[in-house]
Parts: sequence; structure tokens; C-alpha cells
Amino acid sequence: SALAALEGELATLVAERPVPAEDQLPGMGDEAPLRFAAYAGGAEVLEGEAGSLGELLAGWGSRPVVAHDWKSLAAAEDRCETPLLEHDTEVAAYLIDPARRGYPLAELIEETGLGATVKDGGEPAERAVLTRALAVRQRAILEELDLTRLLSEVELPLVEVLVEMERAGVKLDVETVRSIAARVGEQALALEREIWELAGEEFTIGSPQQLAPILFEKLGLSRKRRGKTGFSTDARVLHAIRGEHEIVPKIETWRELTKLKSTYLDAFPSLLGPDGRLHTTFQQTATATGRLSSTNPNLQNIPIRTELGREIRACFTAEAGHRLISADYSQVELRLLAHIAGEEVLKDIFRRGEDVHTATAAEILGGGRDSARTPDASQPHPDPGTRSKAKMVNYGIVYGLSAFGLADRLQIPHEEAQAFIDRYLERFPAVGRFIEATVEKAADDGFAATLHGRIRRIPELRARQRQTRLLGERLAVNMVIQGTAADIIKVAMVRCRAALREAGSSTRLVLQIHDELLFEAPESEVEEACEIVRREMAGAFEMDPPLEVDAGAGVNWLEAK
DNA sequence: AGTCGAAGCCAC
DNA sequence: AAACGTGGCTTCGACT
Ligand SMILES: Nc1nc2c(ncn2[C@H]2C[C@H](O)[C@@H](COP(=O)(O)OP(=O)(O)OP(=O)(O)O)O2)c(=O)[nH]1
Ligand SMILES: [Mn+2]
Ligand SMILES: [Mn+2]
Repeated sequence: SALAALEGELATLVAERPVPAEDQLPGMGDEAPLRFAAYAGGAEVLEGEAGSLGELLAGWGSRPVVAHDWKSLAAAEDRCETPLLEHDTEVAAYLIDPARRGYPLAELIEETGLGATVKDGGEPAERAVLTRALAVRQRAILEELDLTRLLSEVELPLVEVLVEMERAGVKLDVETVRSIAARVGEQALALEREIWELAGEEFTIGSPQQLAPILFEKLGLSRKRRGKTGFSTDARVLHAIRGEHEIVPKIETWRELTKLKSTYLDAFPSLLGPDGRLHTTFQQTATATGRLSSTNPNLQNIPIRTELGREIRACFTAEAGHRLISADYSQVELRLLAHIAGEEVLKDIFRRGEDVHTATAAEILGGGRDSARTPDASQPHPDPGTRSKAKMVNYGIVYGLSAFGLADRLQIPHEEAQAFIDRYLERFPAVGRFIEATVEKAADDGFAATLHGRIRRIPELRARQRQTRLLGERLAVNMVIQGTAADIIKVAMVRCRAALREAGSSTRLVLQIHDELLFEAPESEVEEACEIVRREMAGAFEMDPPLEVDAGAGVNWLEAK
């Protein structure tokens, strides 16, 4: 075909539907034709129209493709054979500078100083030429920054995996969602009346500007922090004053109920696809550290902490005859910290098979008689809420939590908080050295880097304001660890996809939640898929201590975890 | 009617 | 308010 015959290399494809099917799932059949243009560096730009991406690519041949934001194009179209992705100018721009707001093609072209006119060509033709020119420039920069392998071996192979995940979606038990929503709605209304009664007036509970004067002036409750507009009424403040007036716990509960109802219960039914499943969009170029994000809806922040939250999580189900498999790295960033910092005390804890979050839970929140004893492999089980709080403490301290911050979060005296932080850092002496070395190198280089070479510029380190520089120090340390964890799970995703395919498995990856992969597997494949996933995730990066994976299966997400 | 920032809060 | 980090979504209230 003409497409296959296009001369040159870095064959670049631009394709768009003139009336983009906004928020619409593929396969509706009423879309406008796909206008496309292709250019490979020769004398000719090819332009045309096709009914679908599949039809267009049928003439493409086996040549790899260059594009800008290939994932959006592919995910919006029906499943079809796609060529290898050789370069994506959006993803490349993200690797070069991941802290930017966005990567619109026009902006990248403009700032690179590129221009083109195509004789007798339309706008897509020009865009094909410019996209290719941008790709050429970027490839030189990527080479200089040592980002070529990260792009070609991790990010680009990941694109196809993400497209499959978005297409697959995840099943939602919408009937149960509706019934929980109805129940919670009634509870919230009842609470609202009680709150008004206790306040002596009707007001908008959801307005902190109206709530604050009632709590702190009318009822005279203790003020804690203040923000730009007045005294804070956030959850930590309410928790601290919950004993002062019976209205406070009611507001706390009202907040929890209405939050979960509006964000999840009410939102999901309208977001269901025709297949009865929720289809998120994974953003590959949104975070400064290399993590993915999830939008419309965000399926990376499904509740789990409270009882109602767990009910909501249980509404994420497997198709009949299937199971969900959840595979989550154990204490992943603490393990990475031990590895990167060479922290032998921390390594020892992992070697003994212990759980640092659990140990911290016992130590600071446990209160039990023998809970302060040196933890062993048979540590007592803290309740999930307590371990979760301990997790926040562990990562908080590593990433620069102050004694003020810890005292506020744990509701303890400053001195106690300071002592805990001091003791923590004394016990793991290599952590402090790692932090210092990381900050110094980042200040020197102007950027922090992950073990896979992903970089994040840290201009904050060169700011004149001390406060901003300290922020830069925390950003640098966090980038190294969180970013490496992000690299690792991306590698794992590509490995899992390949290994499942190799095994002839029809188990599908459906969600990524930062250090967790959620799969949907036919019942008969669950055991094999579990083992494959464990192996591929644990093997995604060799380190000391090794990565460990907690995997489980169930008919819903809650059971699987 | 839409946009914006602030506050707040869900998750990792 | 304070100096854990990474996100996205909802509500309110001011504004265009
Ligand atoms: N800075 C910071 N990072 C967090 C926080 N919560 C989670 N993370 C990061 C670090 C974790 O390794 C990573 C994955 O979260 P998880 O909930 O899976 O925790 P983790 O793997 O540490 O423990 P796990 O054994 O899975 O329960 O996300 C937090 O409160 N602060
Ligand atoms: Mn984990
Ligand atoms: Mn996790």
C-alpha cells in the first residue's frame, strides 16, 4: 500500500476524528471517519481517511510507528493489530521533564522552534512532519540524558499494556452500589438534622466557612490550626476536639458518609460503560516521580480504611466464573530504602521476615503490655487502621516529617514526637547518610534520579528561600525511592503481560494501584496466574532485601486483598 | 453557564 | 500553618 511504501525512517502517524467522540467508548459506530497523515522523512506526506484505526493500520505493514500520545488514539478505537511503538513525543517529553503541567504537541513544537509547510497538504500533514521533527530532536536529548532505554524498554512497551487495561475495565456490582448509596443517603440526612439541632440553626455543613464560626465562636470549641480563610475544621482538628461537644463526632461521621457517597457511590453508576464495567484512563505523563495516575474515574483511590469504605471496595467484582487477583508489593519503599541506603539494620528486619509497619504500630500505637518488645516473625496483628497509621509514620519520617507534624498526627506531645523521630533515625543510621548524600548529589546535578535513570529536576534546591530549599530536599529523597518503585512496577506490568501471554493465559490485567496489580482470571487459571504474577513482580528488580509480593484471590477486590 | 482557588479527603 | 511525598475528585463560594 501507499502507507507501507512511504520512504524513510521514524515513520510518523497522525490520526484524528474531526469530531472527537468525547467521553465516548469505542464501537458506537457513529463516529466521523479517521483523518490521517503519515510522514517518514522523505519527500512525500501521505494523507487520507479511514473508517477505523484497524483499517488504517491494515496498510501500515510491520514498520514501527512514531506518534504523539498513541495511547489516546489506540484506546479510543476498537481493538486491532497495532505496530510496535518506536517513539511517542508526549511520553518522551515527559521523561525529559516530568514536572510539567502538560505536553500539548503544539507547545512542544513551538518551544523547540520547529516549523513546516506542506505543499497541497492539510493540517494533519504538517503535524506529521512536525511530530517527526520533534521526535528526532527528542531522541538526541534522551540519549544525552541516558533515558533511551527507559523509554524503549519500559515506557513504550507499557503503552500497549495500558491500552488493554483501559479497554478491559473492571466490573462493578452496581445494584449493591445503589443500595449502599440509598442507605448512606438516609444516614447522612438524619445526621444533618441532628447537627442542625445541636448547632441551633440550619447551615451548610459542607462549607468550612460556615462550619468554623459555629464550632469556634457559637459553641466555643478549641481552635487548632488556621488557614488562609480562617480556623481549620479538617479531620485532624475535629478528631482532637471530638470530646468537647457531641456535635463533633456527628460532623465527622457526616463527612465520612457524604464523602464516600458523592465521590464513589453516586459517581460510579453514571460512569459505567455499556459492558457494565468501569473504564479508567491511566495517565502516563502526569506525575513528577514516574508514577501513573488514574482519572475519570480515579480507580487508584478506592476506599479501604473504614467499614463503609470496605463495603464499597467489595463492589468491585470479577465476572461470573472468574476471580480477581490482587498482588501488592510488601513494604515496597521501605525495602527500596534498605537496598539503596545499604541499611543493614533494616535489611535484617526483612531477612527475619518481619513487618516494619506492624512493628511501628506496636511500638507507638500498640500500648499493649509486651508490644514494645523486640518484634519477631510472629508479631501480633494490629488492626488494619493501626497498621495503616504506622505506615504513614514510617514513610513520613523517611520523607522528612517534622516533630510538629508527627505530634499533630498522632496527638502526642512534641517532645515525644521528637524523641520518636530521633530514635528512629538512630536505629537506622544509614538512612540519614542516604538522605544527606541524595540531597547533595541532587543539588549538584540539579536533578534527582531513580535506579532506572528516570530524572526529576529539582529547581527548589537552588531557591533563595530556605523553606523552599528544604522542600527541595524532601522532593529529592522521595523521588529516588518513590520513582524507583514506579519504575519497578512498570517493568513488572510489561513482564506480567508477556508471561501471561506466553503461558496462553487469558488472565487480564485490569488495574494498577502504584505497587499493586489487579488481575481478572478465569477460575481455572487462578493458581497458575498467581504464581506467574508473583514470579514476574518479584523478579522485576533484583535487590537486597528482595522484593516480596502479597497475592490473593477472591470474587471481589476486598476478598482478594 | 463555566472557571478558579481553597478546603477537604480518598488512596498509594 | 507549620517542613512526609505522589496523585484526583467533590464541594463551596467568588468570579466571569
Ligand atoms: N510518602 C508516603 N508514601 C506512602 C504513603 N502511603 C503509601 N506510600 C507509598 C510507599 C509505599 O511503599 C507505597 C505502596 O503503598 P502500600 O499501601 O502498598 O504500602 P507498603 O507497600 O509500604 O506496605 P504493604 O506491605 O503493602 O501494606 O506507597 C504515605 O503515607 N506517605
Ligand atoms: Mn504494598
Ligand atoms: Mn499497595
